[in-house]
Amino acid sequence: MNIGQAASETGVSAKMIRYYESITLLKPSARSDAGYRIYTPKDLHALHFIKRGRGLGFSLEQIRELLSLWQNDQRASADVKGIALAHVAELNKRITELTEMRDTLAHLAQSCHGDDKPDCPILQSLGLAGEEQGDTKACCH
Amino acid sequence: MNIGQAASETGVSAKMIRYYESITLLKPSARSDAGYRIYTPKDLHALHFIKRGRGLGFSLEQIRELLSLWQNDQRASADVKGIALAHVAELNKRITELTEMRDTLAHLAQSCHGDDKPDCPILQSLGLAGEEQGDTKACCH
DNA sequence: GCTTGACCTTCCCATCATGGTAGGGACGAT
DNA sequence: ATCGTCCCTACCATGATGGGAAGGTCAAGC
Repeated sequence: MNIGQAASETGVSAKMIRYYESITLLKPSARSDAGYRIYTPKDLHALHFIKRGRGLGFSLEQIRELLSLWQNDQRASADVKGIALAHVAELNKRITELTEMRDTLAHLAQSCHGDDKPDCPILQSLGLAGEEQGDTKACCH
Repeated sequence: MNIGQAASETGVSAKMIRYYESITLLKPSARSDAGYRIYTPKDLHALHFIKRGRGLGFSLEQIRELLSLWQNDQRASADVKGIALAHVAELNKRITELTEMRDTLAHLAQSCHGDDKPDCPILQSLGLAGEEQGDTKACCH
């Protein structure tokens, strides 16, 4: 199977398949006489794995580790779980940060008239000269 | 005031101050005879503005718009509110995505023994050959 | 056989915000 | 005069992805 078909079957773009190969996340595929990459069902399996890993927000480096555990019969599931839980913690951190941003901003937007007059608590808050607000994580009430 | 002091007073690195100038997010500052950038309190004010905007997760392009509204006495607060609400929606989208990832992954991790044996539902789920799981957004139960 | 279109190849560039580094000049204190 | 600290510009790197150019390949139809 050529790269285009592998791409459409796995949802990983041909561009990315080549890229994954270039960073040795994937072993170089077989090649036809003309130099075309040829993919086997086993190759597709690895692509699916990467695709799902990305869907869970793992970085390619984390996926590299996970792939190597996946292909290792002697792995300890504790290693996999460790990576997964570390990533859960990272996701929680990002969720917390984004939620704080959203809450602060939603609060500001709520108190903004949104009319054709210039008065705007959002700009006012962004433009505060002093330190009283600390960073934007601290909401005002 | 030199760039280093402006940086430490605003929490924006000197590197970033120069970068913001280079992309015309900031007007070029005054210069000393030797070519050193010189910052006034008004310049610091704009840097604080940018810093707070970044803290709320706005992109530099959004900050560019917000800055121009900030500096425009004839602005309509509706324009500001529009940008803010669009960004709240974007934040919500990202929060939702990350939360789905986290929930799926936490669920998988919970069902993994995390011992020295190779059996691991996390890898199993990542390695599924077929389509039954759809994308990773759909949790298994 | 020849053309055409769809596919493949490699190589380079762009994104976004930020950090790093290198090579050189400026300034202030000793 | 020298030393340490600051500043300047200019380039490179990140991470994951998309875009495009320039050229080779393949299969179908004429």
